[in-house]
Amino acid sequence: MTTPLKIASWNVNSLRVRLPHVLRWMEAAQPDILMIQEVKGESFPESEFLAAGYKAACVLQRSWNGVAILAREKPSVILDALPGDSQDTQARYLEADIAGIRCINLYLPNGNPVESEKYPYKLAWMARLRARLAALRAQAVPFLVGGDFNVIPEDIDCYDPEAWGEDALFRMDTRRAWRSIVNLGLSDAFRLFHAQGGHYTFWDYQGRAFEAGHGIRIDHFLLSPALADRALSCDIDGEPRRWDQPSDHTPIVLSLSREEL
DNA sequence: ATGCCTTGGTACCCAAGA
Repeated sequence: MTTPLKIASWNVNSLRVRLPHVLRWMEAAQPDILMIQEVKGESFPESEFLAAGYKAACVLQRSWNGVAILAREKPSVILDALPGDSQDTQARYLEADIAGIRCINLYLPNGNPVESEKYPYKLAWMARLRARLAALRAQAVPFLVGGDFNVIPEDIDCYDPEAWGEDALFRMDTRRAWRSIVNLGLSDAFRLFHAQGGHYTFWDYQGRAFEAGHGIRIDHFLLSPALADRALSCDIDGEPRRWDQPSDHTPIVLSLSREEL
């Protein structure tokens, strides 16, 4: 029995600020692949990651957004933007082949406030994502999608569903769009192993939300059927949220069998 | 009650996040 393939996702909320946390976590957790979101900025500490034993692929943007994939082997980039809107220049999508797996790292738009142009952008982005994943399904490409989806899938995924009622992360149009993606035949990896609520990946900085347990589950892995068959575990590592000057998100970790079924 | 945090960019406040 070989060791599983360990794949993680973490919204770091500024890599410049969080690099020590990221390196510390990688050293302890030893992921084979780490997807990060909200790099924030156009510089990327490639040499620091190389020294830690990881090669990088990234798509960056001044000030906001930015996603990167770190892996033991150099990611082979397939797409550095989500197809479907040539006017969209936001750095939110990176698709690469690693270890024979199509790995998609995304930072899905927040969408608040819902009466602004940001919400239709979010829904359009989700429709484009669905189209891309439908194409991969049609081609029978085994893939996983990890990242900050900015979607609370169900009531049990947030501390206070009524408080989140019409928020862009939770309102019915958002959850409907999420379901239309899952219904391509994908599995929410965390829900393959955990049925109960109260497991969160994000806690607001304000109001001592983490200490109070007021969180939401918005960072996810979605797996195509062949990879769902290989899933061994999926867990949230809450530890980095306790560190000094933390990201408001914490890592989600997926383990896959290396064996093809 | 979009704020009582945090970040980046610009300039000493504002946008954006979720």
